[in-house]
Amino acid sequence: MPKNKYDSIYRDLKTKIENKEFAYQDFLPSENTMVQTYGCSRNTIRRAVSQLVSDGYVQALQGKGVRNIFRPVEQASFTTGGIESFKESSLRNHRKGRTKVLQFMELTADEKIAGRTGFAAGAELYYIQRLHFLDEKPLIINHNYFLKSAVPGLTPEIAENSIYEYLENELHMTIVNSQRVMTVEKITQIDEKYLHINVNDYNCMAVVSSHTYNSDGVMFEFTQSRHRPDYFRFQSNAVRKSPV
Amino acid sequence: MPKNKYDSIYRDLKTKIENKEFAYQDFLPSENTMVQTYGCSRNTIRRAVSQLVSDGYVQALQGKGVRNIFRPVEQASFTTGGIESFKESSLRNHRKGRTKVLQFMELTADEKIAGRTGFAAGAELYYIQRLHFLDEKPLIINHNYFLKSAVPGLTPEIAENSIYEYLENELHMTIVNSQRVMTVEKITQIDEKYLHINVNDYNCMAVVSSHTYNSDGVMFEFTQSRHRPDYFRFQSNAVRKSPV
DNA sequence: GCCGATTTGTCCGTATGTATC
DNA sequence: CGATACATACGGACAAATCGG
Repeated sequence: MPKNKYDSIYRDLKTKIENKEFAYQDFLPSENTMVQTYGCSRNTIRRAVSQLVSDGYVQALQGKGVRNIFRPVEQASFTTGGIESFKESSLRNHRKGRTKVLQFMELTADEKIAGRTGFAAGAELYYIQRLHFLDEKPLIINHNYFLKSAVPGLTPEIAENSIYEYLENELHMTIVNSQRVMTVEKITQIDEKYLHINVNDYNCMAVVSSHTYNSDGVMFEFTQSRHRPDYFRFQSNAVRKSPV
Repeated sequence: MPKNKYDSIYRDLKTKIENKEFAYQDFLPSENTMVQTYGCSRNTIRRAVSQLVSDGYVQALQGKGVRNIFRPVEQASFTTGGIESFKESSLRNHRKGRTKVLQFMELTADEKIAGRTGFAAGAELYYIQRLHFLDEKPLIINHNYFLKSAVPGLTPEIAENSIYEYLENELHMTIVNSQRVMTVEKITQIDEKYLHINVNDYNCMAVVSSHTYNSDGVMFEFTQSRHRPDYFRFQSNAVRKSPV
């Protein structure tokens, strides 16, 4: 649902590009003509276009125009730049997702956990271990730590469906941003067991660690997401800035 | 060198945050007061702040303010969101970088290379294999393919120093954007040999594949960057958008 | 090489909407 | 309810880059 003007223009241009209404390497209509066609101000056009730039769909060139450089993606990407739950990712890729809760417990952060997660020592936490299947194939093991004071009332049932759905729809929490680090780490016995990986094939995992904040400024979640290496794929677009 | 107003304000706020002039969880001055202190329009302030938001330094909350959630980074990150050469990364992290050219050859793309790199079959290319050391430790092997027509006159000497320096300063090319895919792949004998990795420790590599465009809209570079898994680290910040 | 038209980039001021307190 | 804060949108001005004549 495009709530805003710039967002609806952005989506319109995006689908037009995806549907090849602009040829590869062609220029989009100039800002001034788009002002006419969309009936809005130039700023609004510019905002929509700048989103396409950061998506890597187009390049904006001063004095020339906005060039379409979109190439249809070769493959569905499971991990993307945004914040989304496993359930949302599955839906976006039109795949069947399922989640199995391996562990669900409450614990108090000791020094070791505090150091690893970023929560204060002594904080009351939920610790949840979940296995995510895509089309019945086990792909990801998640180790979630949730701050109990910010996320009360979690249950294994909720964890099996969607924790984010619970946070947003039941607790009315607003999730704002998530700081992530991607690394490659050695496989553990847990990974091996649940993801059915042969160590002779792969003895590492793709690991995404994230600290997530809500609108109260509370870092309410630390998650370590361990992905089967042969199914992990992360896409991004980068823009060149003049070196500092 | 801050050329623009919004950029200089952005940098000023950023260093102030990094130097803890705003406490963690504190709100920055409101937009209207910053309009006074910086002597500019509200739009310019908003532009600077929105950069801080996408950096994950602050969260902007309607009706409340802009909250500082910056935590000093635990560790230097080698791979970041932007486009930068190995030489630039080394400098930014205050480390000593060195590059050794393992292979330098010209070739014509056959179907297999075309499929892998995205260049057209028959295209004339440079193929360069380079080993990157950080503080004399071999960390990365790069396989570069450059389009000869867009990047004429490459030499092993240039490849040993910095190809991007040559492109930008000598050829006056403008590098615009780069589309990247991160994956985990099995180690090869080349990796093993040059990076001194014991397969019993790690039999995978972190691989970053990138297609890079210049301001002519030409995809002039395909690079596969293979990183030692134990030294690879990629940071990013994500913002929650309402699920579609 | 210069000039003028076109196009994107920066910046300003203002008005209105919406969320918070 | 009112004051304050950020969000969206408009219109205008000038700068900077590109391109054709």
